[in-house]
Amino acid sequence: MPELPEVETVVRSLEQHLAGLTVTSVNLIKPEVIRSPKPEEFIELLLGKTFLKKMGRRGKYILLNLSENLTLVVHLRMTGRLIYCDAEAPLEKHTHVIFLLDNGKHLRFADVRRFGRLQLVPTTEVMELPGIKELGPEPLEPEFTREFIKKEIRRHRTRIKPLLLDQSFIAGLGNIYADEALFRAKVHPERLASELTSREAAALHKAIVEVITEGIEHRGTSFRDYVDGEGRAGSFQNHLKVYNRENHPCTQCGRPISRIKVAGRSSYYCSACQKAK
DNA sequence: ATCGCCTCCTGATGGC
DNA sequence: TGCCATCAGGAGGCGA
Repeated sequence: MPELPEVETVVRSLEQHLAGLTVTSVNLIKPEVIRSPKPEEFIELLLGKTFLKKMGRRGKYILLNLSENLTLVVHLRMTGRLIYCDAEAPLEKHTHVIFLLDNGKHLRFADVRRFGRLQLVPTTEVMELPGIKELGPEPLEPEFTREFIKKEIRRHRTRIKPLLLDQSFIAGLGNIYADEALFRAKVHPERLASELTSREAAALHKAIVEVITEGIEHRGTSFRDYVDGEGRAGSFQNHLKVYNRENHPCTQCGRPISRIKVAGRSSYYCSACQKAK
């Protein structure tokens, strides 16, 4: 499931291919995946536009910048894929949009579960979009400090796991990296956010930065559907310490990893290393 | 503010 | 072998 490291990897892999290419036609197989504007206008606006050198990302949103102040905003949600490939490449099932480029190649959007969305907006308005303007700090930007965590965590009466998944608190974490960060910080997912000690908050800050950084270095976690902008799998799934490891031995203490539901989400943790208190 | 619950959707899995 | 229920989880919406 694409979280920050997966989305960042997609952006980086697409960036190097798309820069300078012009959209020559758009095939909207499933117009429902376009959030805005209307399908006809979406196509009309894109035709003849050129991808810029610099792409972007905010939280889990992919920002593909084009000429004439346009940005194609893509959210992959659970199973979305954005892939640059040969026009002759076999069409994978659930391909919903095909962009033909002026070098003869394709940019394709595919999504088994059809939760993902594409949106074409003026570049100057991207940061004001609903869903983007509410986002909390980027974990790898200077604004995400130890002090931020310490201070903000106390304002919330919820448990720490759902808070980490709240995109308006921190942008980009999903179920996998949230569990991995909590394990590294030795914090139980059901601990009340406001009751973490200063030391624990600092450890959590460090753990989030580390796990996100390592996730990017390994080009993401290919647990089920995720591949990058060229259809290649990542390798961070080989380095997960708790996620999807129920009953497997903890890498720290050897006891079996537990799995519980927290706010409706599977949460994997080590009951010995991460005490409930 | 925070909760649970629901919806979107398909494929994988497990019980019988 | 098939049939059905359950689960996966990102985000947004609902009412409590």
